[in-house]
Amino acid sequence: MSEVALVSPPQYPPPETPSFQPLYQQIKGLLTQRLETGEWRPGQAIPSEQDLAAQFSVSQGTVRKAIDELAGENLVVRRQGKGTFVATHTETKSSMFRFLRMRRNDGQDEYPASELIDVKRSRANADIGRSLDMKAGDAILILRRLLRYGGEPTVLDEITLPAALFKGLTKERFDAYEGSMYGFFETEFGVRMLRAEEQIKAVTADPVTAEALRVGMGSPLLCVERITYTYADKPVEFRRGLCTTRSHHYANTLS
Amino acid sequence: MSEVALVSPPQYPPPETPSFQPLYQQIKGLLTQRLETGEWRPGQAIPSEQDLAAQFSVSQGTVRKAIDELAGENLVVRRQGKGTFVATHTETKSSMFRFLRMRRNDGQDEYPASELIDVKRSRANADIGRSLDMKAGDAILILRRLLRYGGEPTVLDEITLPAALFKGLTKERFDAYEGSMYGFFETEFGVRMLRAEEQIKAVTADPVTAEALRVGMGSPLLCVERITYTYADKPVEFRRGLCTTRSHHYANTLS
DNA sequence: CAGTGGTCTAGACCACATC
DNA sequence: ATGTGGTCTAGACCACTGG
Repeated sequence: MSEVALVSPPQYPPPETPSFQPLYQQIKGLLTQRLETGEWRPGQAIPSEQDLAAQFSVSQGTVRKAIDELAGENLVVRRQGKGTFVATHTETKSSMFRFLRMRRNDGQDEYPASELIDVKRSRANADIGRSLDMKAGDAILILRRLLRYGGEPTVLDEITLPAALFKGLTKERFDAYEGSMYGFFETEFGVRMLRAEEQIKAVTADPVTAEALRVGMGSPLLCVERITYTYADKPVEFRRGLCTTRSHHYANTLS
Repeated sequence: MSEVALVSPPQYPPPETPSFQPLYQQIKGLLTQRLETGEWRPGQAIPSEQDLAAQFSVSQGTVRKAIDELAGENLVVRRQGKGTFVATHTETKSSMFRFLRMRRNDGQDEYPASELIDVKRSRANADIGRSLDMKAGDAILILRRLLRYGGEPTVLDEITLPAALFKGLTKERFDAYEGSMYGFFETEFGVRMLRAEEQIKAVTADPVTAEALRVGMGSPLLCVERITYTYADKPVEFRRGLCTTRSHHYANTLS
């Protein structure tokens, strides 16, 4: 089963391939495909390296290298002695910090409380269309959310989603869910957030935001715009966060 | 030569090691040590994998894995067919973006012009001492610098360095150097910047900064504080940049 | 051409988790 | 005891670079 024609199964790479691609890259592509189609679901174990090697008729080392890259891209998680598992947003709390960069100024870790304010339906304008790879006029959802750190309102998010991918999303359904927002998206709608690009600017607080974050009007805020991508670099979320840096900051590591 | 006692040279890992460390990690440590001591200088080729394997009496695959990690940490650069080279800040212009996150809003790449305003000598206060792992009262250098993008003044940096590591740094000497600031530090003082932690806040422009960046007083600015580390996670630079986001932004990728 | 890093194999054994 | 990922070896051949 799972017969897939590799470029040249038991042999080394093909003799005269126009565009040469290493075997392990091909394997990686096939594995990614299975992840994408949901053949293996988040949190589940994928077959062992030995199994996969047999399926693809390659050595274990080749499968290993493919999985190494997937693990490096956070698509799967290796656990010695147990197996390799499809990554998920619903696991450890500590993995939340992967997409959450606001930290306390004193360096302490702190998990914010999330309050969904409302969910609105609307239609994409040209800008949103460009960001989310949709046509202007396509249906979208707009979520507004407040993050509180130790009770202090700190981040006001406006989250724009393509309605087609999140049918049936309501405030009630979100409130009933336990866990992070990306966990919610993953388990309820099968949309897995894999990577994001952020652009940060400094702005001044407008009256509405100032009140929500309890800062003076005109106070300086971080404006963090994020586009989040799922498989095949498909954009599926546009988010604009306004953040007060009264007692928190945006943390980043350059390496 | 280069006889180093590995935990158990030709054999597999030691039988009953209290704290087990893979062979390739030990190799990696030895290689890092040579990089740190300057035995191999930036831009130079290190010995081939075969050579190193022979030196350490391990297989090429083990050396390879060690070097893979060093390459992943940007300590070293592999070039197929040529060799493996000690990483340097003086090479390609494109590698500059590794430590430079301000981008144009339209997405175009643009290299800023750097103007060193002045160099002052001073003594560390308690805060700086903590950041740079020095005692309060130790000698420091403070550089002020302006970055212009397409002529527009955009970033005003204040850079604090331990004077002991940068003896003889003057404005004249910097102005005479062609290339990036980290290239200057590397070639002139042998200090290699490897990793940095940044904290970003939103602030309002004070009069002096407002004039330098040609923005209105009280305009919102990004305040980017950076601590930069060299080998062994030793902090060697503290930097505070004030950035206008009039036509640029701070770019970041989450993955 | 020779030398370098890059890929692949086959097989061995270790460390960890589970039953 | 078994099965998983993790490490290590030895050897082969490919792809790229430069003389």
